[in-house]
Amino acid sequence: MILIMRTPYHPNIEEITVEGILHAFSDPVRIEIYADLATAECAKNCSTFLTIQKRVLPKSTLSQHFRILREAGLIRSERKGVELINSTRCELKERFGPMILAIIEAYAKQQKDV
Amino acid sequence: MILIMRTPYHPNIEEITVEGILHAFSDPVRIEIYADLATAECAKNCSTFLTIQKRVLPKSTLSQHFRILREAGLIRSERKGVELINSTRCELKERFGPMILAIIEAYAKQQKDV
DNA sequence: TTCATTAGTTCGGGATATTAGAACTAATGA
DNA sequence: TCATTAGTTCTAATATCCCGAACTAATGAA
Repeated sequence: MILIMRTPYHPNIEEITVEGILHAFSDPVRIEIYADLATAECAKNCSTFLTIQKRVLPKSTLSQHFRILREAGLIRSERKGVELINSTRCELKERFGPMILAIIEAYAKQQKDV
Repeated sequence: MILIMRTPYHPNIEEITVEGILHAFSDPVRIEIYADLATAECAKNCSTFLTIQKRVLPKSTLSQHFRILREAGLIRSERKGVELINSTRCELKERFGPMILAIIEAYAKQQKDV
């Protein structure tokens, strides 16, 4: 059996939808990853998030989470050597900035309360 | 075979989560219903939404959509005779107001552009 | 007091999505 | 060349979504 590894797909800005973004954010692991990337000083590879919210994730699962964030248009993933370097897509700011900010803020507040 | 119809379940405010809300909003039908209820003068029954976005929904499907909105804590459904009267839960304003507003706004803008 | 009507729910199945282990790719560096 | 590392793909099990059919529960008319 031969596997082919395609280069990660990134949608154009016009293809990005509110529903798509909300679906991507409907999983706490994915909000967490996005919030971390959004506030981080620099881009991060996937393995940074193998342990998230005190839970160890299988890397196949983590890979899917990154794919969903990427295909929703929320993050950009660039291969750098053997790693994938992920960052938030700042082109989103114009169309979705306020919504994304409000979501991250509400989630952060919730996590503090818990 | 006997079906039992339970009275609709509404979570307490403390039980409501950001992820839950975002999952509920990850379907355009549900955003549409919520946005309509939020801007409406008065509460509305479910059947009001049998045709939504130029598409006719089976009522079993619509019933599920309402259940998901309700269990996410976004709406309140009260039986009035044979109908279910639905309205948004304004207790949410304090904790989730800005987020919900930003989502509805982003979605409205998207629909205008299309 | 039936009985038809109306509004919505539940059930059940097929389709679709999510999860995670195992096997893999692709890049690197010794 | 080959081991290592980072991530992907495959696959099968599980969960979730969708919708037609059968149902409940309330009402109002005969």
